[in-house]
Amino acid sequence: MPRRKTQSSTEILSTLKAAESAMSHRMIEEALSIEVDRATIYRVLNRFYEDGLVHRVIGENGKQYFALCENCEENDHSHDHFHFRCKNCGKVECLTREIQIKLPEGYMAENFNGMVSGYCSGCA
Amino acid sequence: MPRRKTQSSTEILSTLKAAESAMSHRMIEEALSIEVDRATIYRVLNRFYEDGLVHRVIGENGKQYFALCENCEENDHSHDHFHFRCKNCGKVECLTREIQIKLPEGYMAENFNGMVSGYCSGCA
DNA sequence: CGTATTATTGCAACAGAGTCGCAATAAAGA
DNA sequence: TCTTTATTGCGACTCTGTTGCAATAATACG
Repeated sequence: MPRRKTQSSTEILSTLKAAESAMSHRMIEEALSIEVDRATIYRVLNRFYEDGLVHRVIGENGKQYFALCENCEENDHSHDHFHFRCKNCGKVECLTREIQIKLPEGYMAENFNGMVSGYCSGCA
Repeated sequence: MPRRKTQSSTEILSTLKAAESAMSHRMIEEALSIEVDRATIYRVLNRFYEDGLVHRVIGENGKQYFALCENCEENDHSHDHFHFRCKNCGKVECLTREIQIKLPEGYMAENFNGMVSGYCSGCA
């Protein structure tokens, strides 16, 4: 099942590229210059995620946020850093420092999710 | 508005005490020895959370998990550690090491949420 | 102990996130 | 240009979490 380059996926991708921060489905939907069905956005983003094109983070509000992979090695996707979500302006940004988690013997990590929320310098 | 000691809240609390891991609403509901309304469970847990009695963590599945506060200083609740959720058996446990997050100048943290998921030693 | 006050419950209805099946549409390759 | 099939749109659905309101049951107080 090769991937096709559609209008929706192209638009969504460039929206993410233009964004300076991670975006929720809703934010993306509103930022799009064309109308795209809700379900399609979900599907496109999931596809991007499967293909390792974007990161997916879960906020303490339980919502998903997506951001383009930057400086991600093709084979090493364990790019484990925290994200910061401002409770006021809603912006979600990357905290650059990488985090090293050590698990108990025999444990296998598959997914890392770190999010701190609060108020950014502009909203504090 | 003082808190009352009701049958529901008592049961929920002792269920959490008996648990060796963080529990979702659903898990708690099923573990309860008496029937308690869904909404009530949510309200009780939110109350516990407000009172600083329990921690609330969000999984990469977007769901809330609750765990009793242990070794939490009365005034210092910034007990920032990761949790590990096994995708197979569903258990959610604390990773003891504390995490230090340093934010950019002027940023204010209010909420920390760290979760790693994968497979525990029994399920790997 | 009985009574009044009001925190808490149960129920039902709701909101929002995310998913899925299916028929219609539109990329891509021949 | 035609064919194949990945992708879309629509609708319906699941699940988590919340809320309004009347009924219930803790607590305090006489």
